[in-house]
Amino acid sequence: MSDTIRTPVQQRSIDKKNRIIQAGYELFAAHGYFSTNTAAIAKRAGVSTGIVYGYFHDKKDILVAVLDIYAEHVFSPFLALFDELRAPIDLPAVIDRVLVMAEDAHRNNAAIHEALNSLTHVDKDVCSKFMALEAEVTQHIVAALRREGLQCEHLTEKVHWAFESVQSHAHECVFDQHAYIDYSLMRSIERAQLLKLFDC
Amino acid sequence: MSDTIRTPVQQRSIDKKNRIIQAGYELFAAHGYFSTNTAAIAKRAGVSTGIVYGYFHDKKDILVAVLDIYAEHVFSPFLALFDELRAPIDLPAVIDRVLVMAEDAHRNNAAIHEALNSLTHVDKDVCSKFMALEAEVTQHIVAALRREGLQCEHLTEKVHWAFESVQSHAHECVFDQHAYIDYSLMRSIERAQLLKLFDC
Amino acid sequence: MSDTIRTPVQQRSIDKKNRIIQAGYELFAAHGYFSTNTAAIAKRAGVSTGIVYGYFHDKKDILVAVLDIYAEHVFSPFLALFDELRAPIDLPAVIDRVLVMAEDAHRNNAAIHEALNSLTHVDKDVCSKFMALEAEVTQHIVAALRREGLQCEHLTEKVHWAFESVQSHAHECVFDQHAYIDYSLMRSIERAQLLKLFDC
Amino acid sequence: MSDTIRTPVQQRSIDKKNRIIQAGYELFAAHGYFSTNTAAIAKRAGVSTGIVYGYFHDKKDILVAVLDIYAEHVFSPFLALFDELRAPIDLPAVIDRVLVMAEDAHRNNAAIHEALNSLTHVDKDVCSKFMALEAEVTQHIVAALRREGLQCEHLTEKVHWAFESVQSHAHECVFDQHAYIDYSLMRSIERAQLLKLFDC
DNA sequence: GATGAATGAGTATTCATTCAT
DNA sequence: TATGAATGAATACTCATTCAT
Repeated sequence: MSDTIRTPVQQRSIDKKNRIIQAGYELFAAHGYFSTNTAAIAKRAGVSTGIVYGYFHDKKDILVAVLDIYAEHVFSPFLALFDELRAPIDLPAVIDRVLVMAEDAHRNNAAIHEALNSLTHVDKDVCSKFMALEAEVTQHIVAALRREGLQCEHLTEKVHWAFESVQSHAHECVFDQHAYIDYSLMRSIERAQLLKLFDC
Repeated sequence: MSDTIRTPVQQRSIDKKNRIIQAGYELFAAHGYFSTNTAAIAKRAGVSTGIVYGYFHDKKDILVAVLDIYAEHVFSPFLALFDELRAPIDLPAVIDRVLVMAEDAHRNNAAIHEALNSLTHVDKDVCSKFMALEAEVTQHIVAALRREGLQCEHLTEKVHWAFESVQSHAHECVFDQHAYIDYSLMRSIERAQLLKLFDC
Repeated sequence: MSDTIRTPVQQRSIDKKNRIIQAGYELFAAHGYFSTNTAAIAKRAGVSTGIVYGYFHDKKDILVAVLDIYAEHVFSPFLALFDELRAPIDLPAVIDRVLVMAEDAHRNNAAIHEALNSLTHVDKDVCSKFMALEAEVTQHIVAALRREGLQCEHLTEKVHWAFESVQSHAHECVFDQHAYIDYSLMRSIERAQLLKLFDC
Repeated sequence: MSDTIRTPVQQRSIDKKNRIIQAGYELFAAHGYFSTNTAAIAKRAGVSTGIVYGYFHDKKDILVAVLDIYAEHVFSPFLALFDELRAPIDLPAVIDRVLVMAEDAHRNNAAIHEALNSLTHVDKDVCSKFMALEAEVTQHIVAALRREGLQCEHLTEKVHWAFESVQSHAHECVFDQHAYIDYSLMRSIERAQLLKLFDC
């Protein structure tokens, strides 16, 4: 089956493969994985249905590629932020940056996030990829904080908790928009909670 | 289309409808909405494929009914807990109860939660139902706390934040199980954060 | 359509065409005509998919070329045998030679024989090619026997019958291998029957 | 439940299944297995494409059913003939009957025979079914001949050889029709050879 | 000539929904 | 009401053939 999957080296092919991934990204985000068909992906990418299978093993393989892009978009800014972190750590500033970045990431990627996350329980590959991403980010951040001399008990668990909290909060702010909630207050609460958490 | 949908009044019919919902519940939880077909639901419910359309408008209508059940299972224990709450409020005890209940609820309903949640972005009905549930729970809890005399600024936002945090935490504990995380530590962190939040 | 089909004259091109035919031969034998695709043939031949259509009109054209090779492999040894035949004819010896050759031919070519034979009823070209081959062999043998003075009534029909019988027998011995059959006995029976046939 | 209501429904279904098999039979015979698509089978059977998969697991499953019908058509007359055989055996008469029956069977079933036989080397199920049929017929005939007192060395091998010979001969007479062959002579030759074989 | 990426019609199979009984 | 056979549109994937380079 996968004998003929091309790993494109020419720019034209790389572009084409990327257009397919981008098309998949947009359509999965808009309608979900199951409600998007390969013909629609091909059409939006401006390629024939056949060539999709020249670049991808099957439909799920497109999903995995989309997932990689998604991970790049969403997580790499955080990794970069912590790579550049230098002691002395200005915790309130870092938290503010993180919260803004998280909301931005969600705003730009929330739809695809849900589309992908929904497959976590249906597909093992997607599940383990998501788990691996969470692990990578948590451990990357923990390492950066330690490197810059943060002394804090249970740092891994705290970072992990913070990470989940930030994600959940960003999702809520971007998405849910309950009328009875004052979202600027919500943001202060989140900020305060994170500060308390790392007040080691 | 839905002209002929019955609202069953006889016990036999009510049972049959409930068996269909239950079958949908189990199968959606196990394989997701899109990977479950109506024939399988009918079979598991012990009814014919045709009669499913006597009780439900279409497949999504079963989903909506499942969602109602889910809400009942997951949220009503919380509502009951806060209905029975009496001053003076023993906050640490309440938080402990809530955390245990949340994890239990997730353990028993996590699969269906994900299956349903994944449709939030695909289906408007599911989305608004989820929103309405969150609103109901938050406001119910806020009312209970106020009734019993809790003085706390921004109570609605705090409860909402807490609710999201508890959900996210429970999901994490039940589902993700990263090897590098000590989950009993995670639980203490969650508890501590909630205590700090309501230390008004 | 076939305007651009090349009849290669350069050695390199002849080699390339032959490699394609050989690849077709092997793959048709292994998986049958319909389960072999042109990309696989090209790959095995070590050429590009496109150039296949420089040497062959279409996929079936490869089949026809394979058929020619097959005929060469299977029938020419018999033709050679009878070309070299000289009076006085040692019938038992000839029959023994023929049976051994037929089984060898089948052993080496049985798969392709079946693959090709199966197309007899689907494709007119294949059908008539097979018919022509049978005719050629029968008439060649008849001519050789007559030339060397064999006096025998209905020689053409007898040779034709013998030819079919030998083919069918060889196929059986090579292929079917029923557990309840003693194949060395089968060979004696075949030999005896042929001897009786030509005991003119 | 109530047999009187269900029985006609079942009959209707049996008819429908048979129509699908018959359609498969005709189309496989006309165009071969690979050149026949399921839509065409459904159309010829006068049913929808979907219901085909209500009666058959997949396309190959239709083939297997067709094979069963074919076996019934082709082989059962021979089995019946030998079941009714009574001593003293009139060998020439039996051989004449067999030859006529074989040609009839081929005339009526030759196309499907080839279509099926061609899959022998592509599909294991078809292969073993064909082998089993040959075994059954050979052993059935051997048993009948022994039962009626035929004394003959190597009877199994002889019957098997005869069976192959008759098949091959019938195929030739019905199908190949070479201009240079006098087919009534061919028939006499076949008859004579069989008589010599069983002249024990 | 040669390449191999690209095409797009074609195929087996599924499944929400309907309907004759 | 209830059945489950029947429908047919929809879908993922293939492959003979073409064509830009």
